[in-house]
Amino acid sequence: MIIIAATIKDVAKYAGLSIATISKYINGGNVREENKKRIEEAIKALDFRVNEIARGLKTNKTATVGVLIPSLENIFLTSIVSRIESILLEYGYSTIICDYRQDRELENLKFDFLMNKLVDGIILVPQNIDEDKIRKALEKDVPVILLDRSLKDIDCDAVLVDNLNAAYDAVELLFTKGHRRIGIISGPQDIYTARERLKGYLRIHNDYEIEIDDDLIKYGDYEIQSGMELMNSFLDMENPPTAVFVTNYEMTLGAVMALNSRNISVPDELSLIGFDNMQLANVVKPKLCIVVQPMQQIGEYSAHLLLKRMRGDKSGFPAMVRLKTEIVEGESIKALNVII
Amino acid sequence: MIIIAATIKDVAKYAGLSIATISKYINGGNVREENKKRIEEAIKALDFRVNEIARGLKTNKTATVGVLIPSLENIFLTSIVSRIESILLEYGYSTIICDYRQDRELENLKFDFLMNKLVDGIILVPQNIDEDKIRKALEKDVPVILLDRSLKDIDCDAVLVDNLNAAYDAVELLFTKGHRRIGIISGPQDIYTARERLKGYLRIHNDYEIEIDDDLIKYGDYEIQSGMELMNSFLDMENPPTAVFVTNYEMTLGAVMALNSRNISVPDELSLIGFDNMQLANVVKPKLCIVVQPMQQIGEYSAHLLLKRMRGDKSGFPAMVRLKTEIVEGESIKALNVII
DNA sequence: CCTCTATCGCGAAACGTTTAACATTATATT
DNA sequence: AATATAATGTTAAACGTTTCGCGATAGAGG
Repeated sequence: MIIIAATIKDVAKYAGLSIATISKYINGGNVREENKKRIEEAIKALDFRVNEIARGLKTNKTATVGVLIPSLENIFLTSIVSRIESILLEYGYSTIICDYRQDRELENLKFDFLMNKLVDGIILVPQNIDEDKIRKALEKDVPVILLDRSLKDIDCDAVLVDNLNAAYDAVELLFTKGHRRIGIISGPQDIYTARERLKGYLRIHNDYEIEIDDDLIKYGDYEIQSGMELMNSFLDMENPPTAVFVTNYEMTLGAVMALNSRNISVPDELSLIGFDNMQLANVVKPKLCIVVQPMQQIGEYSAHLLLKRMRGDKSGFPAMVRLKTEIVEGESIKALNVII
Repeated sequence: MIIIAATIKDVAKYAGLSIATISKYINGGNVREENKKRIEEAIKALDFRVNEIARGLKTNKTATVGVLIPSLENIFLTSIVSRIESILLEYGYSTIICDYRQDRELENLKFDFLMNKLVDGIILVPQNIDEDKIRKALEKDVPVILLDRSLKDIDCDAVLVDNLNAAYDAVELLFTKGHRRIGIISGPQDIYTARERLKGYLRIHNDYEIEIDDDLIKYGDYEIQSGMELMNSFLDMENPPTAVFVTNYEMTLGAVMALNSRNISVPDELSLIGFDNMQLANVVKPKLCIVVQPMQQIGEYSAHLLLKRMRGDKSGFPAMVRLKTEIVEGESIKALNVII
């Protein structure tokens, strides 16, 4: 047997009032105390729930937001998204999470899909998005918050991490421990975070007036495999670095794999500083030194910024929230007896 | 400037046809070739998109499904969900992913929330759900698919893994390598998978007629911390096991942590077989032997089963899809020179 | 050229809400 | 008690679709 849900009409009939009054009650308008009672009773008796679809049709709001990310299998992203989802829920919003699997086409397709679903707002980790789509969304009054990465050519709110100084600090830590030949396993240069992290690496070298050896800069694709390969190519160098900075989680994993498989002892033979994911840092032996991003905060800021925009508050647009990372020290960095 | 989207009415006016004809065209009805042309032109000119909300109001369908899982930070689940999301998208459905953070109350709350959002179907990894909620959903013709875990007292489609034989095979592998004292780090017994995996451990002991030492069965909570603690308690035993089977990913991670921190060499001093996550298995040295679940398949079966149900096809209800695991051998198991 | 039938197009109602604008009732003020 | 005012209630239209039932049209067969 299929049960048909009660409508506001049924409630009105049951309570002996008009539809408009019920609606007013539901939406917090003024209703006489006595009638409130009757309405409440009717609602309970009929197990009435507002039909969000019908409401959406009138109000042009769906109480739904879209979150578009490059991968659902990336714990950095999912822990942010988890926080976002839980905050939005508190405010009555549901979250449609889309994963574009690093695919340029899919990213654009799914953005359209979300817009077509009439979401009230979008949180996007952009990679190859057609920026016009974002402009159009904003014109249609659908706020968009960029997450983790920003875009140059567009005015759009963004919540991200100070990647440049994250890398700057990581490499500086290696400098202070006496390292001078520091390799970096960098990411794909079409990704914002990768560019920023590389910039940090370069800037700290400049600030310390240490010459940069181009051979110490390797470009990976943020995936495990390339972390492994590039670490191997460092190890194969005639004059290898004394320390390596790996710029994301997956490549850190790959780098550790390479080190393990070649029986390189860390930090005796090579010092290492990785990125993200405390869990990995703890399970690897010796405990890895890593750069940690404030995932919780990123989630909170972006959710609240989106809520604010959806409330119609456009103050401070475009807002750029730039959070700081932290270095969790492990035992993967050797203090060199180098006299500076 | 806020742009207002074109409606079917505008298209009708532009094409010089009635609303009904446009609707017929959109939904694949018969329309004269000439009119098709004009409609297509009008749609393109006005950039018309069907308003899914209005459609939903009429059709009582939202083209949205809910996925309710205990954690978004669990790569086993997110990789399944990723597959589900992408399949559903192909069929025009969007996926609302909710994470109940292992919380009983939240699980029930979010289930209601999804129902209230009028999703067309739900995929649920159940933990402490009030089974009546599922019954009510089914009565309202909202199909529910249980994922990874089943529920005893209710007729409901389910897609899961043969956890019992997964454990059975894992322990049997240890037996064939000569181990006889095998510890198990089991999960919380109120979780289906944990019970099943323990059953497998017990059954293989029975089948081999090997006596079970209760001290070798430890109960964790599927979290890293307990994996670490329980592994430590194994190592502290007077007569410790020669091999340990850890029954989920997080606890495997914890167990490895414990082994590393005490400098126990695997497999020389202790053999280990873990669960899930190839990545971990590869990064740990020596390469870990693990039980791997077919995440892709789980996602595919559950998505397709849900699609079938949403199509109204109730054949074979309640369906129980029970997929097989695989053991990926590593170097973490020592062949003992035990003469059987 | 007429009729029959199949095909296609149209008008209008319906889905379950919200919300102006107006109507009614209760309360306060004199 | 009469009026002014505030508080609460109601009617009806609107949101953008789908769909039923009917009318129009066109092509086929005679």
